[in-house]
Amino acid sequence: MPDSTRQRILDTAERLFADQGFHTTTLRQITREARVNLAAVNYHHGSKDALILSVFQRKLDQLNDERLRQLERVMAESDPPELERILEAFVHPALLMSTESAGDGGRFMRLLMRAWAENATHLQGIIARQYSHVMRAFAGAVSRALGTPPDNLRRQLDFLIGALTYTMAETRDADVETTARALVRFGCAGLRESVARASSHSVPEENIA
Amino acid sequence: MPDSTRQRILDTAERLFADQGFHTTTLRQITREARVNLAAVNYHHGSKDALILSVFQRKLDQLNDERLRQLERVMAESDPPELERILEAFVHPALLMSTESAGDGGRFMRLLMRAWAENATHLQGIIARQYSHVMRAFAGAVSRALGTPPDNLRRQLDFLIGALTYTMAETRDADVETTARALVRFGCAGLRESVARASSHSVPEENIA
DNA sequence: CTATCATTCAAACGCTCGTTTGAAACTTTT
DNA sequence: AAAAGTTTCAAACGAGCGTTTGAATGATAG
Repeated sequence: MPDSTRQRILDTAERLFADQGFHTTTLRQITREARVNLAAVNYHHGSKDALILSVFQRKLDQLNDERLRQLERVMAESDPPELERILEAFVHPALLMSTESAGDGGRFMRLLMRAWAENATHLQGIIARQYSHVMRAFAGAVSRALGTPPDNLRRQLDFLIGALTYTMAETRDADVETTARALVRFGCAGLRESVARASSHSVPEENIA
Repeated sequence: MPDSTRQRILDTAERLFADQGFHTTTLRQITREARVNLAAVNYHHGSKDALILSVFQRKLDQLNDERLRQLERVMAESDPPELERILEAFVHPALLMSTESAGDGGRFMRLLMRAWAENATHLQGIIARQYSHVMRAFAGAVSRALGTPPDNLRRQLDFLIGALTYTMAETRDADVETTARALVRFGCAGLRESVARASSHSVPEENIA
């Protein structure tokens, strides 16, 4: 491998960022644990901010790709799609990434949460841009499943994201799968109820285009 | 007032912590905007960490007191209590604190989220201790409302916390009340569904109004 | 008024941070 | 093998941080 230094920095940074936060983690700590020279970070990644961005974007891309991949499969299975499967396609990739490396219970979700909370201005834009793409797809899918315009669903999907991020971040390995199942059920019920209430009352149909 | 310096520091710190995070906000920035001397922080609060703790605990106490107060009122109204009222007692104080000072849309929730994400070790203990008290009360209340043991409800209440914190933190002033109403509905449906699964299997899909 | 205590203030201290530097070590190309 | 390019390294830089200090100022009580 011609570029193991760059990768080792990226991997070590990812772990430390998730465990301690972006700001708290120092380049000296990263380079020490990655067994590379201090200056290697600036040489290979430009700056600490750029490193944060790379670490974060790499993980977020993985998550979103897997989500869309699973969603596509669900949509191909049946039309209209089943709501449970859609939410599973949203939730499962998150816990998959948390459990794929042993002992990583919720670490990735903690990374996401930190990224959101520490509010580095540049990260916020990326999150919004990346997420909006995925959210639109899932809102559309849920819209098909429940037969309601997708605009009404954005808020409820945000509820789902919040619940997922918060609970996954503090759930230990063993409970992850149970929690995910409970979350899907919880979210399905919430979504169905919101639609039921919206359609039983007056139906304000607005053109979306 | 004989101690306006101490209060001004506390108030300014609260605002800046919520907007920028604990670590990013410097004592020089706080003291500059509060129009007090730099050394005043250490004189009146001991250290920056102690200041963070004070700011955080003050707000959290307010939130929890108001929640328990509203819950108590709900429990006194009817037995068994109505689930919607319980969740409102949980959600409304949060948005109340966010809207009591103009332009503070979600600032307090952002503070909570930052506290959770950033200074895990330091504040986590306080959050857990304070929250566990309140959570036990609300789990008990929901347990009474739905007629199910409270142990099954902890997870679902965590979903509610996550959804509340996440969405309130990024919701702007005008939408706060609408979001809160949607969240209560969402959470009620999720809780009822979780209980329904435990007891029976059939799920009526009629409108509930 | 004077002595005592609490508060404010400008200045500095020690430390750690991200970043830069310029030479050494290694690879690749010619 | 020499030259050119890439990567590593120890050392240092400048800036900003939380904190401390000791004198100046204000308030309180004898």
